[in-house]
Amino acid sequence: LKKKRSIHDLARELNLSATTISFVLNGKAEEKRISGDVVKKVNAHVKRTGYQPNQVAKSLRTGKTKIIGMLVEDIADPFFSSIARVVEENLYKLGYKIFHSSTDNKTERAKELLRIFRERQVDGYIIAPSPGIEEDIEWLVKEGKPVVLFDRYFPKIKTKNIVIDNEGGAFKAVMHLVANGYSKIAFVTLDSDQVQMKDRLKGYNKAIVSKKLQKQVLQIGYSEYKNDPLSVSVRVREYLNKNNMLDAVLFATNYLAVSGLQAIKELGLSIPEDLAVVGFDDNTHFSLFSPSVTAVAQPVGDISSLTVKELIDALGAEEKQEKIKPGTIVLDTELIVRESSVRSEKNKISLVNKKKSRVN
Amino acid sequence: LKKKRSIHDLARELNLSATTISFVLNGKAEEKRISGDVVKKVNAHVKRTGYQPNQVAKSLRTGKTKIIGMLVEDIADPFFSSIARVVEENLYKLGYKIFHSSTDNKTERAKELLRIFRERQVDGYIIAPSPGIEEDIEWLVKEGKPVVLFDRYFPKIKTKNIVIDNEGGAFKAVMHLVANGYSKIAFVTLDSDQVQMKDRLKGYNKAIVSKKLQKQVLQIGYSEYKNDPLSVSVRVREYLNKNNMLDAVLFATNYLAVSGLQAIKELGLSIPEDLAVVGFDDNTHFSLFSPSVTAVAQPVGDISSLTVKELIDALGAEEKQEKIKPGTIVLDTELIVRESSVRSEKNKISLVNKKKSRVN
DNA sequence: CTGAAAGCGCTTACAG
DNA sequence: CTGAAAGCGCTTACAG
Repeated sequence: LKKKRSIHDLARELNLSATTISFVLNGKAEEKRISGDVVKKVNAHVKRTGYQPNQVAKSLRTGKTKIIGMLVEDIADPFFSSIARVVEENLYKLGYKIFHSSTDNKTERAKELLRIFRERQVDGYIIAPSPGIEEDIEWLVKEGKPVVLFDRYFPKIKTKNIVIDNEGGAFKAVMHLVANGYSKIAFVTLDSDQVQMKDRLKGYNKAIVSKKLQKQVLQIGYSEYKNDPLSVSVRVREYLNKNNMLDAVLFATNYLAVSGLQAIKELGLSIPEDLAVVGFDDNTHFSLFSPSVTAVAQPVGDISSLTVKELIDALGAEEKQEKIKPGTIVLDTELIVRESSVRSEKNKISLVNKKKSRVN
Repeated sequence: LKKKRSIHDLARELNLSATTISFVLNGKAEEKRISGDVVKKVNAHVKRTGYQPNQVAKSLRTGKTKIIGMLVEDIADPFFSSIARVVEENLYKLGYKIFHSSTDNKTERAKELLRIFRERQVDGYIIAPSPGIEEDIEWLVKEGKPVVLFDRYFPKIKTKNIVIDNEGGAFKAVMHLVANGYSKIAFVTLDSDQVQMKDRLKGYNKAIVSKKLQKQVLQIGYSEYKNDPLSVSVRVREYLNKNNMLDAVLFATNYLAVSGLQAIKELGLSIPEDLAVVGFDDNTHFSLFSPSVTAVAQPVGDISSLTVKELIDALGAEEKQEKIKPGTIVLDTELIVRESSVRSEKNKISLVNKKKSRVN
């Protein structure tokens, strides 16, 4: 275990001072009028000997770690992992590294992680906030730390937020179902106070009311949902059985849609003849399911790149001692119409046959 | 932007020395015989005032960062993201944070990331190695750094490795197809020198030879695969068209299977009647496809937990100045048989009906 | 054009 | 039982 070389070792080897070497390494040679010869000598020697500066020491001195703390609900969820991937790529190009951690939407876990990020002196935060961490985030903002929230946000605190038009997305989905002849439309969602979930419900309600239809909402507890995906599918199955007049279902999340499809498969219902299905949040595989599944797609690429852009802006503002301008960017969703929500004439006929047998 | 409080601020506030506070904070009160009163006073004050030690300073002093560098091929790939999730959870409990970065399997990218991890003084490494970084990893090992490789490894260097029995998995899959009456079995794989891919091919070959069948292998370039998933599906379509005697396909990766299913769907072939399909690497959604897809499942949970365990062992050994024992753990795969690879009489009939109206 | 020295916030060997 | 001081490896204000 040989010790790593420090800038002083280099200095000794080159008969220069650590100061000079530091200037060269940090691109301040011009500004500090270091001679061209010295610059060349230093660079060549660094390259040849493979000197690697200790970033921890640098961070302690400068107060900047070039680390961003990223909090998501679940890094194994394709929505979050694909955002994390793009965010990571983009920030990497700017010399940043990322800590990302999964909160499981748990308040205590999220608080703990924010504390750890803070102790580790991260330069900024990208957060899909769990419920109950409003105060903690407010602290960060008050300290002047760059914070960007995405997917959900707290309307009362002055962060930068990147979200989608959840209400409009759900509204669009219901209107699409109505336009395709469905009228008994259920909404399967989570029992959650989070703004993105409340907005999806709002959009569903608005569309149902505007079309003078009947509201049919199944709310599933979040913990149930996370701890036991199987039970979700059981819940949906029971619900569909009990409410067998339904002809369409809008699922409020990706996972719910997947569990719901499982339930529908088990019930032996045909999609879209017996039941139309639309998912909120697209999925790489929805186009491969048979039938392929209609979905309200989130603009994952835009969410990622805007999140990074806003964070970088905020880091720049902090650098220049300017105030970070809070604000919420709302992105549009796109309804991707596939087979699961469009009845063809041929299909309509088969529906009649099916409805009866389904009573047993 | 008020300055954060340091241990010396605490010392002043409590009329104690930084030394004493440090001992208390690091649980050395007993060992250093700090009086109970002082311990209580310090803890209470820390709690009340919310002091958070600067971990960067601590790292500089101790040489330990409590950060693990994790290199995967693509964090957005469900295989890697689910492993990352579990690894992160487990290490988190032990006070570690993780940098994870995606290499896209690119040599230069991986080398660069290892350099950055090194500069940041990470305590250990978890790596699904890209081709061409054998030397760089050997360096880390020689320096005595804990390194665990997973998914693939370099047989020549003395790391700890957690891999699966790729050869056995592919072998099992082919034998299963043969047992179900298929005999013209193709293997669609990547044109890759990586050990896990070579072993899958080996397993396929071994089974084909043992059954005296004909080898049929389509190799797709890795860059093509990554840069243009659509082109993969086109390639598979052309291949299946040209080799229309085939009655089964084994796909060597998750992504290949998904693209392949796309191709088969476009060709209008019925699975498993016209063509049986087996994927290597299971996928959350394979069970939901119609027909559901048979897969060689990797024990993701075991891979994750053993990777962590081996890393922790290595960190412990390093701590105690012991030698880190290299070695390769090979885990079994599990063949999950679903509809896509089993012809049944019933399936044959329902196929005909399904085309028309799916009446029971 | 270059260098000596202070200091970022910790931990720890040493002294008492 | 407690504290003063050195040092981890950098950067930078200051001096020349």
